Amino acid sequence: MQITLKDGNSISVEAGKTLLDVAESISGGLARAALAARVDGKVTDLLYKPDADCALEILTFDDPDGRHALRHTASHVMAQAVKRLYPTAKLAIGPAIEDGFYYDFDVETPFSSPDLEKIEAEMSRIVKEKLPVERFELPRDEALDLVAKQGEPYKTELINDLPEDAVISFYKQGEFTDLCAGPHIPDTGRIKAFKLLSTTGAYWRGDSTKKVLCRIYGTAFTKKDDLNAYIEALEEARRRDHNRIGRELEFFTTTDYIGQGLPILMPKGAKVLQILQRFVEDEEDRRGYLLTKTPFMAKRDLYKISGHWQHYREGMFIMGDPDGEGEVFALRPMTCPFQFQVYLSKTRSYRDLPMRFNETSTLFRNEASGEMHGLIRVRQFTISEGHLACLPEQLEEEFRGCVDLAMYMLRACGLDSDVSFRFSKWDPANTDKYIGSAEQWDSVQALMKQILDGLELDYTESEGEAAFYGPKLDIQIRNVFGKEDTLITIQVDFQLAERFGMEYVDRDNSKKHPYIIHRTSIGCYERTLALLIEKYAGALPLWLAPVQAVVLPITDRTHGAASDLRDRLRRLGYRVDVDLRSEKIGYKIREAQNQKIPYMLVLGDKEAESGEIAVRSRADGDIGSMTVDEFIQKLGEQSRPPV
RNA sequence: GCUGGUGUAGCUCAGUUGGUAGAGCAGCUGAUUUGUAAUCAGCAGGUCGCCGGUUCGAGUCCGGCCCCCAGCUCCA
Repeated sequence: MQITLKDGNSISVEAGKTLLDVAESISGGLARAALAARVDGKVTDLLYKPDADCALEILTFDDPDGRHALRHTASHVMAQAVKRLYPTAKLAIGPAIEDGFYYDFDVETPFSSPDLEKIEAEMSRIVKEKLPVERFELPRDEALDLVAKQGEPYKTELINDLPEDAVISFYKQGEFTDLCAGPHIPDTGRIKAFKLLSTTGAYWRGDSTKKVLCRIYGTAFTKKDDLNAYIEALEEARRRDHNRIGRELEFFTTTDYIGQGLPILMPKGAKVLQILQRFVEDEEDRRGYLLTKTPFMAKRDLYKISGHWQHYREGMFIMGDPDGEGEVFALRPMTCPFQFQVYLSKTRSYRDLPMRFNETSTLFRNEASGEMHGLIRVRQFTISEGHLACLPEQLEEEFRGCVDLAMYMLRACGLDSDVSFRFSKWDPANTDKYIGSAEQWDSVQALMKQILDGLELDYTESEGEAAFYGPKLDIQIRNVFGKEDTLITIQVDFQLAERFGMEYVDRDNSKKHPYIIHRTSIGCYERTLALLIEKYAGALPLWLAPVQAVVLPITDRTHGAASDLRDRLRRLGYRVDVDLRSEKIGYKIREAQNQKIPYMLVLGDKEAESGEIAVRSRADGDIGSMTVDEFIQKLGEQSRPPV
């Protein structure tokens, strides 16, 4: 038969040869580096024997699917090692993930780090054994027999959940056989560099009502150097962690007495938030938004109308017995029902629309205790909140305007190339979580999809991520550890206007409900600050830096001139400090540099005489002397956001 | 909320088999007047996360709670 290769050439192959044999016939080097193959676009094992003409691509570690196969096999090797060392461990699932793999085990006592060392050592033995990884398929009843004989109840459950017509495949390496769809690499010897990274609990099937299993995370590479580079990158990420440098640089702190998820913003962090908030509010002003300031709490009656009482009660801080008589208040988890009251305060005409309300809004959400993380996930936060009421024919343009504003903010912060877009839809299988009918959801989601496609955004779709009242466009970003969070969200709401009785009088004198867009422009300020700190490793761009320059007198003879310079720059609106301590200039520079202050202005006798200052930048070191006016011009050029 | 890890000076961390707590940095005082990433000396600093238990005696052992970290679940 004829096999067409990636380069367009084709070779003829006898029946019964494996893809690995084909790779060998192309080149020995390719065969040694090969991990998996793509046959007619479908990823396959190298031990697969083609039986018809096909297009073939041999996959190495450079291909994501090749990496995936290597790490998937590494997870099987880990499971095999665990079964050798702990025969009573029950196997759950063990996939490859973005940077590695994991396997979930049901064990009496969870694994600890000495266990991981033992498992790693056993894995090394399995790799040395160079066991071939062979695939076979079984009919459903035989497959169930096999896993029953193995004593693997989780595998039984997995098989029972497979669709009627599913092919049930197993992979066998030495004494170890695992239910698995594959693909896998041809033998365990190809796992040249691997490491087990951590152990943690994880729910069976991701369901918090089900049993907690013990998950071991690891990663695998084909070269030791690549593994070392990966571990080095992990350490570098830890050095950028906002939760670490945000505290070191005194942006924020926490205390045991205040409570979880309630960070204290220190002068520097508070300053950055103030700069961001002013920037956002000013820009929204220019875009026709109407600023509101609404209460932080309300009676439960308000939340009953909005649906929060029924759908979000767990997440709210409630004052008093929620089911008791009399007045019960709750802190607001969202601004919507409050800002709606502004709309409702008088009769609105179609001529009034669109109306765009914004608010720098503090919200309170009672997150579960294990979910807090630095400034990224907290219980009280401030969001660049906004709600737009518009006519159906205005929806697309207003939505577009919200996306444009969000992108403007991301560009200003330098985060625009770090985000991805997610169209978050409801889960039709879990209607309890949402309000409204399937027809309503289908129609508004179709409408939103049309708008998104019109915007030519590169987005993914995700079921079950919608708000309880409508679908969302989420702008997602990853933190320094790779964990994804929503930075900005823009939501189309077709239901709350009706619930709240929000109406406008149309041209024909009839009353209609407007569409509502819920949106943020820069997201939640605390989270945005956290991501900025991580993005810039604490060295925020000049326009955001809490201290933009520090004046460093060399001796106390220039203390007066240094203080005068600081005052002059401050009067111009720049954030400038002076370091009057009796320390050597090298010491003062070291400290300013560690504080990531953009400019250090060295002022000694020489400068006092010449009227210039010696300027040092945190990025480029000593950049020479200049007059104060020249420096002011330099500051001016850099002190606006890049939009 | 769940699983695991952790908690000792402002910060980073030592602290042996249970015998009464230590370093570096930061701070304070003094000296030094310094030219582009750490000047020297001295001083002070602790309810060993909190509460309870075992013990003649607990930072160390046991129990409960709290906080912090990673992951799961959840979410801006």
